[in-house]
Amino acid sequence: MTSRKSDGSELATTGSLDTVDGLAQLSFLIYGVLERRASEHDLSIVQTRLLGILRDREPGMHELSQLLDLDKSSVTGLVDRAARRGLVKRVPSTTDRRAVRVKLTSTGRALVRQVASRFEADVTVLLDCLTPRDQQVMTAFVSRVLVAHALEHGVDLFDVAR
Amino acid sequence: MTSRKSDGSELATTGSLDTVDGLAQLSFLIYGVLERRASEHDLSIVQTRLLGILRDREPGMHELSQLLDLDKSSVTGLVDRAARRGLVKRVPSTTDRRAVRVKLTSTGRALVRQVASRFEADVTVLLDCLTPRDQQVMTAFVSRVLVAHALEHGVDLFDVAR
DNA sequence: TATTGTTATACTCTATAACTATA
DNA sequence: TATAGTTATAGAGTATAACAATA
Repeated sequence: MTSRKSDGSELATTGSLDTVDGLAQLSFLIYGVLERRASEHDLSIVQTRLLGILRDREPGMHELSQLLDLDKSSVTGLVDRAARRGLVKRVPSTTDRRAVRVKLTSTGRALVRQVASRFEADVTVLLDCLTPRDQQVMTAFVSRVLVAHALEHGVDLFDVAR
Repeated sequence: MTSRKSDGSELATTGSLDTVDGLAQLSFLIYGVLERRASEHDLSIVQTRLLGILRDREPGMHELSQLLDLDKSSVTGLVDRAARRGLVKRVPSTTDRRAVRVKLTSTGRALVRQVASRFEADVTVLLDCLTPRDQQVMTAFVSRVLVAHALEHGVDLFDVAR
């Protein structure tokens, strides 16, 4: 489960490391980058994912629980806290009197835009050490992996946003 | 912050996607893979990281808090819960009567070995769609990114294990 | 005084079970 | 009966502040 070296010396001297370890480290690096940008706005990863989802939909609570892979009762609390901060709001469904739809407020939309753009900038900087050509090649590999996984597992791409 | 598509159709049809989005999705995929394997043994990511760190050290509580990037009071609870499950134990420091060292028990060591090996197998499968040669190339890119980041930010590689 | 670690407290996040209201 | 959602409850994980013991 990734290298057991802590000072990075192995990395720096060899310039290469085990494939699985490297990918794991990269994943945690990128995950941490998002976590830090989000926390600058007092957002957790899950709150950020919630806002990300709401950028282009107005799902019900049950749909949200599926998108976030959480129990519906967890989503109740999640949306409660986001609503208390004025980031989202519940609106009654027009077709089902049991149901609500969750919408981003303008505040919430502005916030998720900021976090997203900063995160993207961070990752871009991270990739600056690769030439545009190499970035392209790497992206192709990454895409292939994601596509293969998506095809085998249906839809579950673990997207930040959904 | 990664694609806003949820059905994977864009992925599947184009076979390629934005570099930042792709990397973000891959990161969350791998993060999720570890999360699932860990949860099979009722371990959270942070508990797994704790065990991972302890595979090759016996740090004090303060050192642990730095390695995990948590407050020392958070580490107290973390180690409490792991110790309650018999995965780790506190031993008094021989040189400083204020301090303790945290050690893996044999149970904890067996557990972290299992999680690590399953996680590695998962990632290996994930990469099966790439030829060995392409895996090598991708690993080189990943290494370059990690090295560049490590050089600019000291030691913080966000390793699962530390 | 500074450092190591714990305790008290409060909040977020999560799940299970029981509940209400509507379909 | 089944579904959409909330409430009650319990526990993990986190931080801040105050504390004890040792350096």
